Amino acid sequence: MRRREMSDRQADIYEYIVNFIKARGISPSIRDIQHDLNISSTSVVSYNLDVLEKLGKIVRNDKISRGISIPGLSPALLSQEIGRVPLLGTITAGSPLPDPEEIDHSRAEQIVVPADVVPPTRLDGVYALKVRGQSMIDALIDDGDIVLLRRQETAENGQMVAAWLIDENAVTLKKFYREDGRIRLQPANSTMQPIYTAPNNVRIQGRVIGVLRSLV
Amino acid sequence: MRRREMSDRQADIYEYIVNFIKARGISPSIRDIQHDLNISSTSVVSYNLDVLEKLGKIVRNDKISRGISIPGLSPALLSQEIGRVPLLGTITAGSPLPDPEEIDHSRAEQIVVPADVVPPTRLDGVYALKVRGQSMIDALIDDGDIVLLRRQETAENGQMVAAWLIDENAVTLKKFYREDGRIRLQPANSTMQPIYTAPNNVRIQGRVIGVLRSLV
DNA sequence: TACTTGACAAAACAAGTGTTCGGAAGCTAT
DNA sequence: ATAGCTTCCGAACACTTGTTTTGTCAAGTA
Repeated sequence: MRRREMSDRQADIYEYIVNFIKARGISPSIRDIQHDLNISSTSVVSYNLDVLEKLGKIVRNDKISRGISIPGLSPALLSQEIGRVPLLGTITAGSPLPDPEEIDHSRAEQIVVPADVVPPTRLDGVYALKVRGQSMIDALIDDGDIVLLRRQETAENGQMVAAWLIDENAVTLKKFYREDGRIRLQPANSTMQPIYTAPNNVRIQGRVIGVLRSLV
Repeated sequence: MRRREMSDRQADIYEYIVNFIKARGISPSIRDIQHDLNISSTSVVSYNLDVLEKLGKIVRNDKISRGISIPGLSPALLSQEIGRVPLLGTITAGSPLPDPEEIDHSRAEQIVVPADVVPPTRLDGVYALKVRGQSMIDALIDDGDIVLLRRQETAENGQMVAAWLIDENAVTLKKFYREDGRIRLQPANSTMQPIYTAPNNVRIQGRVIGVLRSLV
């Protein structure tokens, strides 16, 4: 069986379920799906729901009516006001970021992210880290802040990135600029001085796309 | 018929429904309610659900299975993971904060606040402002950030407050310290210098309890 | 070619689930 | 007490809904 990807029909069904729950607050029945998507038989729906369940996109509650639910995503997520990302660990100046691939996402604590910070539609591949220490203070990020990162290894000029400086053995959050023959890492705080370094001394580990700070 | 108030049994049923939806993401069936609440007949459940609907506490979707839903209360609010506060305007260095009393809260845009930033239980009297300009940069707050404030006119030492400096006609966000005969306003960024001023030149306008930053 | 597999179709089946109805018990006001 | 109302009971009923079975068909594969 093909894994990882949904067929067009499965994607339609998945989208229909999400919209149905969003609009009505309850799950659709198999016959709802069949009728509204013009599918010829309930067995086809059932078949594709099984595939979706194996893909982990939905959960079918055996035997009970309207028992489809979306795992990981609570009803709150469907409101389009928030999303969730895994909190994968801590970021400090002196160590590289953890590899998101190597962490059990399903066991990680989940952080709620308001749509005002990152729209739920753009939350794919995003994870959160708790900041320890004040080494990121020139990026306007304080001890205890939660930063939201999207994994990427390249960056556009001006983007705020998590950069691993190999020689210095340090992670830093700076705005990234590629200048002829060198990299400029510019603090977000304009009163601070930029770092200049060689391109092969820099590994981009992710892009900063949001910050949550609690002072309570 | 008695209106306005639920009987004990109706309150039990209502609570059961809310918890069921919260826990499972789908509505309970009448027989779920009957069984778990030890009610003798489904007709009793149905009867009391009708009463609850007339009281406006629930909505029954005619005929369809597991068709009970809770109006008004969005699924997101049931999750206790988020709260909402009104976005009352903009904060700049050069003008005092708007008076929350004078703003029509009900018409204000609502900002979703994750429980990780401010627990919903502590959200009373809190409002949000959008930051314009970089004058708050020594408080680690950038242009475009959303700050969460709780209205208060006094502060404990060390709290981050929005302070109105009367002579300078400026609002600033600093850590507040009362020292003998004067006020010290300390930037959050330790490389910056504090401001010293007379107590009667300072009006505390609120306490900063959270920051949301979107870099998307 | 023969075999397997994914995807679909049609229909029948079985279980889940809301509704209804006659009757009884308790309560309140006249 | 009588009437009227709310609440409850038990059971039967009918509709809703998930599941299963039996085939078909096309695409890949040894």
